[in-house]
Amino acid sequence: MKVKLKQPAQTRDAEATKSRILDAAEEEFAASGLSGARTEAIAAHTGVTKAMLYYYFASKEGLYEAVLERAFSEHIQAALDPSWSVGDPAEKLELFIRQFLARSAVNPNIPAIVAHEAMQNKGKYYKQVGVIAFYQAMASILDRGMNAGVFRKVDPYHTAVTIVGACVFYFCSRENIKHLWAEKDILSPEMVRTHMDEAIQLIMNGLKA
Amino acid sequence: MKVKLKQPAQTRDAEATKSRILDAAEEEFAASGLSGARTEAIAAHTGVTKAMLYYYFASKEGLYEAVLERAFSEHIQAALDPSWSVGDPAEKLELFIRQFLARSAVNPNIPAIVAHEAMQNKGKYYKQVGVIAFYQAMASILDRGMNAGVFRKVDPYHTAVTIVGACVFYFCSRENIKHLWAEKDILSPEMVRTHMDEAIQLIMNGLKA
DNA sequence: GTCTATACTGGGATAGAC
DNA sequence: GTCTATCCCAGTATAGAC
Repeated sequence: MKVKLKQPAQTRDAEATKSRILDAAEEEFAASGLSGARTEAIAAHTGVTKAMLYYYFASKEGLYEAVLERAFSEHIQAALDPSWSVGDPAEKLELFIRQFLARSAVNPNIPAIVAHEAMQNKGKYYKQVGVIAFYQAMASILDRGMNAGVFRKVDPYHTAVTIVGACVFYFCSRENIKHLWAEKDILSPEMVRTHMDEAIQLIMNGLKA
Repeated sequence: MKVKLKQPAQTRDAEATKSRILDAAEEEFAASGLSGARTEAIAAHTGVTKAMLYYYFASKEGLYEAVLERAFSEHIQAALDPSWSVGDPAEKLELFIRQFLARSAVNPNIPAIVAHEAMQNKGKYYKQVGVIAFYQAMASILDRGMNAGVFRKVDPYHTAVTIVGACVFYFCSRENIKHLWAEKDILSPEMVRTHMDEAIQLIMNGLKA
């Protein structure tokens, strides 16, 4: 029989909808973490109903994992680039950090999600996505620099963690520290550039042999 | 008439109970922030009923504010000490940072609460407690150091924020980064000492003129 | 001051129409 | 693929006994 063959053919684009849901979810998870996030808010901000979230991602956790995977992929890709293990260590480290800062500035939701993941979920979902590779890449550049004599003697992993903190704290705590600059917007290009320059100078200067 | 005059006189110590509630609440708010925290969990961990929480603190928000006030008071006291504005700037800055790190190590819940406060509540409650004084104290030591020629030219507020990030990120993200040290406990005395030393060296070296 | 019991609400998840 | 309607649990808050 197949009587009903009506083709809707309007704005029914599955991939586009999924992507918009992920955008809204990323924002919400960055603000509240997994347990604090409200599916209602994600749906409303996307312009779809809650039912759609479950249609595409099965559960709140499923949506969360999808957000994490998408958010971290760029950082992980960058860390896995084999070119970090060749060339001048100081130059490479500065580039590594500068690119990391640039990505963080473009999407400050990512450091926030990472922070929530640590504090709320004790790194449960974080471990699955191979973010440890990021620290390993940095630590190995530090190792090369020490062997080459351009960096002073440091503990590579501790220093890598400290460097990441120096970079991302500005973005994560922006709503607390915004009162330090009454007139300026923390995420404005000038302010971000200042943060990047100050952070990189402190770090690179601090590592000098 | 006043028939019932029986005196309970057992373990009814209001101040002690309040203090124990604050301890449990601090832990819970550090893990989940204001909205994510469960009053049930706080009550259970304290060993009292939920009703007691409302008896002493009127509301979840009231309890949260009490926790914030108690948690920040030490940091603020330290920042307001007038002695920071005299003496060798490099020496004083190192002491300032070292004491800050020591307090953060003793109670890593505080940086976690601050982070949640920024990301979840956009600094709403944070502003009320005068934590800006903390950054001002640090920035003014940096200023003195630049004028004295012992520090290179930096933006004092940006640098203060970067320094705080370098110090606290280790504690806030400890559940994420613990996989970098399979054998060691992040909060063990040796590990904390290493973090403190590495962070301070990076910062002080990074500021040298 | 401390408890038990419960009213009330918000939000995760699902069923089923279209 | 998208919607409406609803179920139901978890969680805040309160009433009232002792």
